[in-house]
Amino acid sequence: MSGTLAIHERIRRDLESQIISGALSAGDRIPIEHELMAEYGCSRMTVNKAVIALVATGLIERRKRAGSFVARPKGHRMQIEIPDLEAQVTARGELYRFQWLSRDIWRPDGGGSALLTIDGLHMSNGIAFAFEHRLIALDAVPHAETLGPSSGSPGAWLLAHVPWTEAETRFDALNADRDLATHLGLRVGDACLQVERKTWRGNDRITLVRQIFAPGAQDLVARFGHQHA
Amino acid sequence: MSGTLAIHERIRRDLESQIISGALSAGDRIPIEHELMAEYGCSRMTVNKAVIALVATGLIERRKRAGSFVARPKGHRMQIEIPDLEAQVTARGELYRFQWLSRDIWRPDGGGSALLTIDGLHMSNGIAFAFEHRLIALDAVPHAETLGPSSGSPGAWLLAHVPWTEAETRFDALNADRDLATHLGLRVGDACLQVERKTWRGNDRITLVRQIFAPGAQDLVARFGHQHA
DNA sequence: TAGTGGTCTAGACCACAGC
DNA sequence: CTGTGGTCTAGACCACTAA
Repeated sequence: MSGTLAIHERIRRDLESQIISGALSAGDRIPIEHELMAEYGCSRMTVNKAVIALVATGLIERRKRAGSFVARPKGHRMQIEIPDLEAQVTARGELYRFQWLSRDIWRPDGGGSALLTIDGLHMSNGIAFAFEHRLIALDAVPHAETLGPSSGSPGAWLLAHVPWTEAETRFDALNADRDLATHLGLRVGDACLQVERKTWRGNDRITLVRQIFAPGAQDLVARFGHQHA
Repeated sequence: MSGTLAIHERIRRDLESQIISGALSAGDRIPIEHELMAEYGCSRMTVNKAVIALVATGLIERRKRAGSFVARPKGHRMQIEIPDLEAQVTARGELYRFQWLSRDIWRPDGGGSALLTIDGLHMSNGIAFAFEHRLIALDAVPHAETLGPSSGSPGAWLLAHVPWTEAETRFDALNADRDLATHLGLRVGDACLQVERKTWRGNDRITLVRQIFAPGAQDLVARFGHQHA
């Protein structure tokens, strides 16, 4: 089979091509599974695997008793890979350092969960390219209390030590205030890109982090390809 | 089976729980398919379906002859849904309008592909909330030449009429210049969020669009959940 | 080389939503 | 109701690679 395509993969691509080329357009019905079985001379599970994959990418919707239909695109759904900054810098062959600016533990009076708050700078070859403000829930991650200026980047530590189940990332823009401008070598008022991410483990909040980048400094790219190659 | 969970779904969740809880941590080996068959008393395809799903979400990596292992997370991979602005406004029950500012056709001297360039404003209930600058490749989408102030939002038109195969979205921040500030009701220098998207169909470029939002005006959120419920 | 995943078959029963 | 998808079985052969 080397070089050959799995049957389910061939079916998937054929359908995908027909959708992309416009031979099948939004709302059209695609052949039912038994028809595809006959067309490709394979079993139903094989056909099913192909169609399910297209459902997962959002290209097809299935309704019982009615059939499978080409989905009507509502927007652009794409995957974004948000790399750990330390790993990213190191991968470029540059020297990464996380410079700690402040570290505090905040215990609410009500006896709620203690929070570790961290401010710091991500540096590449000695130049700060991002400011980071982070909160870590110590009841969910008690071991984080040992984190300090000798630990390196708290993001990398968390990624390696604490599994998360859900994350939410939000993008926004803000004007640099004096502190931020000083840290990043900008002028006051310069537009910066802020990436805020919250992370949960089940229902427990793990961490909230705001990373602020100078404009153009960070390549935040989301891609969607219908897996061509 | 109503209310009951499919077996493959149960296996998937069980494994996921073990990974999340830390019972299985990064690099650990998970049971081979035959062991899971025995554990759950089901066939191999059923087990396989569960494991494949976890591979798709990036939680598990499989290596032939070696086994399946809990993946070592390298960053945050998440899905972002970038909605069509017209659909989004309409869904909120507000009145959408695209105000055309300019429309030009640019033909390069060398005889390359002609470009339709559009500037406009996305308005909700009469208030502009985003500026849009767009290029459309007319050789790939000749029918777009008919687009004009009576056509509504070019984005919605393209989404409905032109299938795309690949897209790339980039986030950045910029300071509002005088024009932008006037259009969006901001002060000059205010930080704005820019979303730039390029779209292809095969190797042909379809469109490039820059949408610029006032800070906080747009909820650009990417989520990753291990599909809990 | 032996063990693991990758793929496939030729059936089957069931739930459920449209007709 | 009937047709469609959702799920499952109990096998099988093959490719690849780690031991």
